[in-house]
Amino acid sequence: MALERRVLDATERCLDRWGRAKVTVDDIAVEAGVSRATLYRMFPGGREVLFEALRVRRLEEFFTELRQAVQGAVGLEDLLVRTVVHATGELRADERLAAMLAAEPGEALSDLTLAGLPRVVRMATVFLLPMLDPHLSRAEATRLVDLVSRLVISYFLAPSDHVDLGDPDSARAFLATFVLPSFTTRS
Amino acid sequence: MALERRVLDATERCLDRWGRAKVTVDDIAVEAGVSRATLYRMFPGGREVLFEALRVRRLEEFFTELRQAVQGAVGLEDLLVRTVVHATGELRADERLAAMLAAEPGEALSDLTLAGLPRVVRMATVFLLPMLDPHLSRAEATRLVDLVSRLVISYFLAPSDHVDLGDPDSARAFLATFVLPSFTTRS
DNA sequence: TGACAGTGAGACGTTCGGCGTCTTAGTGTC
DNA sequence: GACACTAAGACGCCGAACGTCTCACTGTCA
Repeated sequence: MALERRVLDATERCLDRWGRAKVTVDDIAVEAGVSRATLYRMFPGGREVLFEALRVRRLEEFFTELRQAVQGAVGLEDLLVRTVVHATGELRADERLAAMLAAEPGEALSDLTLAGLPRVVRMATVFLLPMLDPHLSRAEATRLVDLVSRLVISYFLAPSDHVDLGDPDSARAFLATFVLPSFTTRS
Repeated sequence: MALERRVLDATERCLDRWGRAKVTVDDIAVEAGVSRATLYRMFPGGREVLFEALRVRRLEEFFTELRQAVQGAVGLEDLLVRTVVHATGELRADERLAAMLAAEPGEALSDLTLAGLPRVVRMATVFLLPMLDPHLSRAEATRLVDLVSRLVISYFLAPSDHVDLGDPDSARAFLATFVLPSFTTRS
């Protein structure tokens, strides 16, 4: 619905402007040009539910972009490399995430680890599983997505001297050595 | 005192970051690395007194700069022109003021008109009177400062097609025509 | 025209955070 | 050892934000 989108856009702008800690539901309602009642009707539970919905939307956008970027990969290794490289690049280029890590590190980190990681893995699974179908069994693919998601986030948050998952060559070597051998490919 | 300066600096940074409406005393205390108790000891009355002190400091800086800029003026007209032009330029170049006018126009306008103008005039009088002493009687000088302060602010807030007080020629013509004739210069 | 769904406006009680004051303990200085 | 100054935090108070609710209004379909 158009209204829902408008409210989420407004939430985004408010967060950019004031940060999570300083934003009120009224701010968002006014910014969206919507009454508070309508907002609560659309997002029952209010504030926290609204932020949650926004996180979901951001993840959807993230993986939509990711999926487009890895279209046309040939073979499992290539697919994985592209996925990892693009995801890392997207994370590094995300100004909003950078600002959040600087201003409210606790929240941002929680979104990527403690509270948020399960959701990230779940979303990644939904988006990536179809593309892994030709190469791996469902069970194997699920394990792989889980593992790779965690690796990408970990190396993004704390870069290592040994690997750069933003670099295709480095990522390929890393994946071929430490990840792919543990999985039995189809056919 | 160094602490006082630190607190005011912190206040400035907090205001830049969140705007007046969203800043709390705790924010400022943390930013300054000072306990809330200390802050209230230095600025009894708290929040509002703190903002007030900051406004005073800003005005002092403003007029200190202004005084330096008009050093060496020869004659009353030249002094006035330089004063008006520099003040207008400083106002137009003040990014903080511009941001405040955009984000919280009510507050900013009040600082320059309703609530703040008397203070501006008072401060302007203190700073400018000594320089006007050679040319005007104290009573005349006071009247002049009052008038010119109001004109500068008015033309800054709402530029006119007929005058540009940021331009020396335009300012000189304006002052010579509409302001100076009403004052009787010394000797 | 009359039901109906969706929205705005705003009242309501509750909770919570910020305010301003005060006390206490700790630290450094003379 | 007296003194000044600060950090830390408890305290009560108040206002603002929260989430829920009702009511009036509008536009859309039967």
